[in-house]
Amino acid sequence: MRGLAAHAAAEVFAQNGYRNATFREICQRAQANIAAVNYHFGDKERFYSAVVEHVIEQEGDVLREFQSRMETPAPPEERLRTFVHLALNSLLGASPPTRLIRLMAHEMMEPTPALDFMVERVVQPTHQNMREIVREILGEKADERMIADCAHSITGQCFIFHHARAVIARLGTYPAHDPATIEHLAEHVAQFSLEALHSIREGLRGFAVTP
Amino acid sequence: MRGLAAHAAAEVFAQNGYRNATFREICQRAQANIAAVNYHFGDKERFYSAVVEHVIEQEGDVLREFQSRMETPAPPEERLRTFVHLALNSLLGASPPTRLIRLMAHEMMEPTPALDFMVERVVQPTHQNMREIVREILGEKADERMIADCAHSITGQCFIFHHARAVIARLGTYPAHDPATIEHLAEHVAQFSLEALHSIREGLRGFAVTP
Amino acid sequence: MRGLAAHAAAEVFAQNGYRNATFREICQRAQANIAAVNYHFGDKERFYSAVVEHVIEQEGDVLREFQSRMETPAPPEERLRTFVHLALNSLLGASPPTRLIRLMAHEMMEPTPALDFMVERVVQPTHQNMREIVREILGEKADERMIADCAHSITGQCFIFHHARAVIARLGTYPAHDPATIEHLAEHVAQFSLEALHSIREGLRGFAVTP
Amino acid sequence: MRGLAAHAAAEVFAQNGYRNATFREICQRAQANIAAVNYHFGDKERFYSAVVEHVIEQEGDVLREFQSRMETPAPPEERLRTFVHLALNSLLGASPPTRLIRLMAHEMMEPTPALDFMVERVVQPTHQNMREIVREILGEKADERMIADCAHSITGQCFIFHHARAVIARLGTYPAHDPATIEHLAEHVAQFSLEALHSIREGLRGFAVTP
DNA sequence: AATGAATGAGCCTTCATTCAT
DNA sequence: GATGAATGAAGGCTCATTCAT
Repeated sequence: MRGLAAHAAAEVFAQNGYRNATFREICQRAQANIAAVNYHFGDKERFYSAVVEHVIEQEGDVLREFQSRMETPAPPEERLRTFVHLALNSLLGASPPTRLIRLMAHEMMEPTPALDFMVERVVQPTHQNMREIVREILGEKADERMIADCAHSITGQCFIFHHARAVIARLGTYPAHDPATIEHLAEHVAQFSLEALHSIREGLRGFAVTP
Repeated sequence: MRGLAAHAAAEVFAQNGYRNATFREICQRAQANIAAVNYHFGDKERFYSAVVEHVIEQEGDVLREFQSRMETPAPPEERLRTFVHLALNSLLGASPPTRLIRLMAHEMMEPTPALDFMVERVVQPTHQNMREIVREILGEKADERMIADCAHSITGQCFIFHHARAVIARLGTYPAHDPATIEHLAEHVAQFSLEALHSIREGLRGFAVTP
Repeated sequence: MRGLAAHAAAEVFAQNGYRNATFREICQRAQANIAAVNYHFGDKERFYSAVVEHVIEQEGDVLREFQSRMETPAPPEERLRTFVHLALNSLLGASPPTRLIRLMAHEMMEPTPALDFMVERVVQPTHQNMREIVREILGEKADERMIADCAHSITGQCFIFHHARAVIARLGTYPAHDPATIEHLAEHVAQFSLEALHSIREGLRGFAVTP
Repeated sequence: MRGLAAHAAAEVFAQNGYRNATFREICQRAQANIAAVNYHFGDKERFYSAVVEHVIEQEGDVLREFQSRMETPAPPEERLRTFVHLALNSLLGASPPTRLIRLMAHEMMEPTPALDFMVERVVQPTHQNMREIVREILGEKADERMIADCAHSITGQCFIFHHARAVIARLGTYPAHDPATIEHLAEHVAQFSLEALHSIREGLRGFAVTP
């Protein structure tokens, strides 16, 4: 059962979240026995946790590639641009988005114990990347809290275009999430954030310089 | 039945969203007969729509106050600060957040026909406020798309602190959503956004001035 | 309420029979209050009886015309032809058939106390007509039981083409119940029955004549 | 569950038809859990279809015996007598009638997809038997439409004594459906039909012979 | 006199879980 | 070790009837 069922379960949990995913649908897709889930995993919650870990491992390649792109030596501004482009393409470019993204979206609405694991393995490393970028741009005058604030502002801008897509679509601002629009959005978020960061850095300098 | 049930239903729908809210729980809270819901509203979907409208009307005071604060004559920078402070206090200040906010959060994950109504009545006016602020700050050189982009960036920053609160809490950046932290976050978002807008405005001017 | 509701109720009972007709549908059509039915008639059964009587009175004109056609002086063979033509046109010619016919069809499957009334007022007179026709054709040698048997055979042939229409249609014998087909069927039933009756009469004579 | 439930379901569906049969009653009789029905059969419609097929198979013996009686070499007049006797005994002899008969009666009032199957498996073969009998009696001058008409007239007479039994009982013609009465009715239907067929055959001959 | 509101009982269906084999 | 069968609880919904006004 393991291989096929994990694949099917990942898709069903990604689509419906923990609460609304059903054994029936998972086992139908996996052509597996319904009782097998309880037999192998004990109950729904432990099964879900196992699936989440499976997804993280499976989509690890994407994350590792993201990490390596972040670690290549380049000016922080360029790395920020890369980050935003990769993030928005990953969030808006594919339909449906990766299972990991959809699982996390459900966890944000209705957290389960699996969220701890997802934050530790997926969000933390990404967040640290962004903090490092922000740290380099703002310079040594910036304290860690300010760095975190800015990091949240930047990744938040990316994520909100995914999460609020139903509302934004109804506002009619963007025609659709075609590649050109995604590129435009990424360019905007990168520019908006860099202008802010640079301006803040100047403020910090000025504040320090002023006697 | 009407009064009590509407109250109970609003709470249950806000907690669980349309799909996972049950007549059982609503009627238990309202001490009403389950069949009464179908009697009064026809079916679950119409009942939900009625509850959403009820919530919007009921929480209309907050929205109207928000509008009036936005329409008082003041420099756009000050109105942006007010906007961000009000938004973050509304999103993070109460636990649980207002029913309208929670209903909208569920609609973003799993839209229903009611979302159109919510966008039209709640999101659109607010979004127009933010566009007007951005428009005044950026000046006449900015086109409407850039204005919309920036408006989304700003309101997005506010909303993401609410929506991703479970994740951000696990990142350990902020101790809790006590009033001081909310104030700090609002100050950050306002500053970050204003720095970006001012810097962009300068860029627009420079671009125009430079021969 | 009386007028409109009786009309609506007749239609709904004719469509669905006593058991499956609902107050909801009746009152919806009649734009009447659901509680009015119980208020005016006590319960569903008494309401149904009242509606059946109403339908019989209302469709009395058709029955009376039928009766008068039967009582006009004419050879019994011609009256039998008329009977069969009228019956089959009434049973198959209109879509849907008259309410009285549909009510009776339901009563045959699931009799209620109202059936007594329907038999007494509708079936008995018609049956007596057919008996009189048969009696005249067979002559005085025929006893009453034989007359009744033959009468049932003839009216039975008419009725079965209505009642078993779903099955007969699936047998593919007749294309549809267009006027030509109905005419053909009536001609067949009349001829089949008259051949039988005449042949039986000859048998009776021969039987009597033979010493 | 299968065996007991099929038995119970057949009885309940036979009594009430598809629409009015309830899982509650079936499972009460079968001492089974209500959810078991959906587990084994998916939904009510598929369950019903399965029960119909089950009944047809179970009562297949009767049908096969009927077929073999029809296929034994004998003059068509004798086979018609046998047909009518078997049919009326099957339709009127048992109380309640066989489940297949009652299921078909309900299908005639409110057809479901199962009717196709019932016609194909039960009605068609029987109808072909009667057509063959009629064909042999009428001789080669008779066209297929006339044969079908007569076959319907004969089987229709049999069936109507079952279907209209509630009405006929109220007409008071026959005391009850005791064996003697059934025998009398069968004799009448057979004689009535044979007289008609023979007379029609003579007419066909005369028509041809007459210059 | 008449009706909007409410109700208990019942409908088919789906759920995660358990159990006997 | 693995699974078809079964189950209690709950899901939204409809029914004829009752009740307070």
